[in-house]
Amino acid sequence: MPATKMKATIKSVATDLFYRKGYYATAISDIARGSGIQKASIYYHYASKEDLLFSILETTMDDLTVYIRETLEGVSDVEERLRVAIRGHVGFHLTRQKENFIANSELRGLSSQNFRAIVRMRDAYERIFQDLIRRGIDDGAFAVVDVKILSYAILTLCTAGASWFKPDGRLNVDEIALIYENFIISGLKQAEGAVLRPPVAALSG
Amino acid sequence: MPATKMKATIKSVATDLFYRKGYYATAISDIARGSGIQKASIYYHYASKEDLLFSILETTMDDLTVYIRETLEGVSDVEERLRVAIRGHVGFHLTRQKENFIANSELRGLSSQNFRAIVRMRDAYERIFQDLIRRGIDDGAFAVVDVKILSYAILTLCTAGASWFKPDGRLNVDEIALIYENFIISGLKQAEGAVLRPPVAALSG
DNA sequence: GTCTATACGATGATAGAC
DNA sequence: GTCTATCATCGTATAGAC
Repeated sequence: MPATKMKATIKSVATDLFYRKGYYATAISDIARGSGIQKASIYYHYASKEDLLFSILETTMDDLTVYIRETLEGVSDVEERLRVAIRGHVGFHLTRQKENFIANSELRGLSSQNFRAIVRMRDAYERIFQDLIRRGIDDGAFAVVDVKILSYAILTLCTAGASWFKPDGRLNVDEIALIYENFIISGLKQAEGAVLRPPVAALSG
Repeated sequence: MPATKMKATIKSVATDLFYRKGYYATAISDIARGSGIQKASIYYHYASKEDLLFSILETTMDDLTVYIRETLEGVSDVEERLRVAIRGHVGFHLTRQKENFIANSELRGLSSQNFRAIVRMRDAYERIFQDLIRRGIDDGAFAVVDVKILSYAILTLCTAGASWFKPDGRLNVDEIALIYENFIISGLKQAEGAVLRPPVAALSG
């Protein structure tokens, strides 16, 4: 088999196993078995197990960022831009569920240098959403909200779908995206103003 | 040292290490070192590493459920009940950050029986929020939304705080809770209605 | 209750033949 | 490119002394 094809097979098998069993619980021998080769042969294609994980995460983040930028092209209305971005984010995460689940749960498997590289990409991606929200606030489309906190909240909420979504479940990707979209846009318009109130009760621990 | 005290020390050290390094990356010897004993001595207090993880998760879920139920006592208005529950959820998660982070990232470390036990507790907890939302819809306080999807979204969004919150950061627990609370309640009232639109573009992968 | 010593298995990775 | 064989290490857990 040509190197490029086997390399892709290994990556695909690893993605599936990392998703189903987790990075640490997956042994190189498992990936080899799934790929139909011996474990030593894996190292001809990838330098290490971590290298394989990094490759998956890097590709995912790259594709996600490119996809969202494409999605936004030609859309000018501030609110519609955020709606489009949410749709894109949800669509990408639910369609490429395994990779995205890994990207959100297995960063721990990376050494500090690789970790920083992925976090840098993630930060840049988050900034796209933060800019969209800020623009919406400046234009008066949204209420004056905390951009950082709510951008994390919004992305997390949409991403979470990747952990429970089932392609043949009750709702399809578009339906789920629409539910999120309306919830988020309404939340950002803040029909409900802030309410002053006493602090929560003290907690042990 | 009396058994109960050392047992608590071990649990506390393990919580800290599982939070900082992850369950798989933490060795029994690490926990022993942090507790000031030899690794073999750990097994006098806990049957296995998984037993220790399970103990942390069980206590956390128990305390969380009890806390939320207490928080809701005596509150009758539907909207205020959900607001109170959100405040409680956020407060608990940001105050007992480490345990909650583990509870949301290390379920993989459990064998199927223990896994099911924790998931059962989590499901029961989620049902509290689902009932609150459903009540709000029935009473006309909230729009007719998808309860399951949005309950997951709401809990995930609030829980996420446990992964980035810093006690001495820009905002304190109450401020963050209020931001979430207003965002969520506004989202559930849905000033913005559903918008029909074409499906998202096809995705590769 | 805690210690030392050790059994035992698994895993990531390498060496070198084909 | 893939194989067989093997290394080196580490981690959980147990045995038995104190």
